[in-house]
Amino acid sequence: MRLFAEAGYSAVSMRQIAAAVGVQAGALYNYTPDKQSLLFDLMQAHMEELLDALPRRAGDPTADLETFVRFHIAHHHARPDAVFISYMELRSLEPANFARIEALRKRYEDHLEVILRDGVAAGVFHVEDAKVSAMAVIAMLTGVNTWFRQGGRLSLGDVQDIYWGMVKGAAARPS
Amino acid sequence: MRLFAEAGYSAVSMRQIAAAVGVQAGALYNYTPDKQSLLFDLMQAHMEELLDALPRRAGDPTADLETFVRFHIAHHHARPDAVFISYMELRSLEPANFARIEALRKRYEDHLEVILRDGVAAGVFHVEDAKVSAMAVIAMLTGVNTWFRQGGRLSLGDVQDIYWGMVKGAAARPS
DNA sequence: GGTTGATTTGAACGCTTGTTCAGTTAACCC
DNA sequence: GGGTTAACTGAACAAGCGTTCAAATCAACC
Repeated sequence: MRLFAEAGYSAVSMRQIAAAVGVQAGALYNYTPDKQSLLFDLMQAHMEELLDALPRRAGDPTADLETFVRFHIAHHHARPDAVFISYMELRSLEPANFARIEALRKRYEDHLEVILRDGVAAGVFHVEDAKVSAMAVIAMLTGVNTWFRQGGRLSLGDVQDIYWGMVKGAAARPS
Repeated sequence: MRLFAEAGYSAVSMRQIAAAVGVQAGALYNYTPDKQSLLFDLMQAHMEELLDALPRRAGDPTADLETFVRFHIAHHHARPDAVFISYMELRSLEPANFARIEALRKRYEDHLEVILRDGVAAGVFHVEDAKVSAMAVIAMLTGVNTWFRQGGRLSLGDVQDIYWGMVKGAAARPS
């Protein structure tokens, strides 16, 4: 996972992977049928862990949205390599594997879309298009991983506060 | 550019590039010293074109922010391959080349940061941290490229309207 | 029509790629 | 302590990699 994240799937050789775990290249094939499965298994495990960890909706759209924002930032921050691979190496997947990962990703996006829809129905949110807004919010939150590093000016909690403030404003009825 | 965007820098061979332009691999070396320069030149050209095309600030923070949002979406939508490469292949750059591209990117981020700062100073925006908010907005806007395709349910103008609405709300003083 | 200079070819270089497999090693059970 | 099984090595395979370069081809000019 670390090697794929650092150099990209196709730039990493089976010999490099083997050396990183202290065996010869041939030994890897006792654990994986081929290199592609290595990538797919990493991505599938990441997406399933993400869906498993996703907090259940409680019913109050504002609280659910805040929970989602804070969860997404914290969960992604804790797994930078897996997140990076899952966004960058989609094109390295064979079509059948790509479709399976995309299906998992869609379930995640749908979760947020439902929260937004519920909020619109309840009159507490105003978004013109729940699907588009879900994509926008997820892109914004995932972007945290590109710049945030612990130990700097801001704590993870600070970042969660800032982003929740922005998402709340973006979803609010315009004043 | 198309090949790099589709398969990734290290997955594309000089022979594939040569075939795509109708020559043998050796002929490419009359135009580029090596493969790395091919990537760097693409990314540098993209970033410089982006900075050149960036609309000047007029002075009114709200209008400047709206201009930026609409510009970013339209400009990036028109160059999906260059955008994709410039975000995905940073790790394929040698350190010296990476630093030069990052410097250009920072100038772009600074442009938005100044708009936000001006708005806060003028009392029309309320963002807790202009730098973080700039990163958040750019990530959100760039995300459009991952899902929007012309000819679907929404026009580019629709998308610009939706995103401007969200950015406006995210930057607004909470009501 | 012959000369010049730029382009391109096609082969070659040494090296790396993913994957296979016969043979060796190590660990465990009865 | 002998037998079984799982794990690993190290070499080999055919193919492809980025890059170089002498030779062939092309285009333009006097």
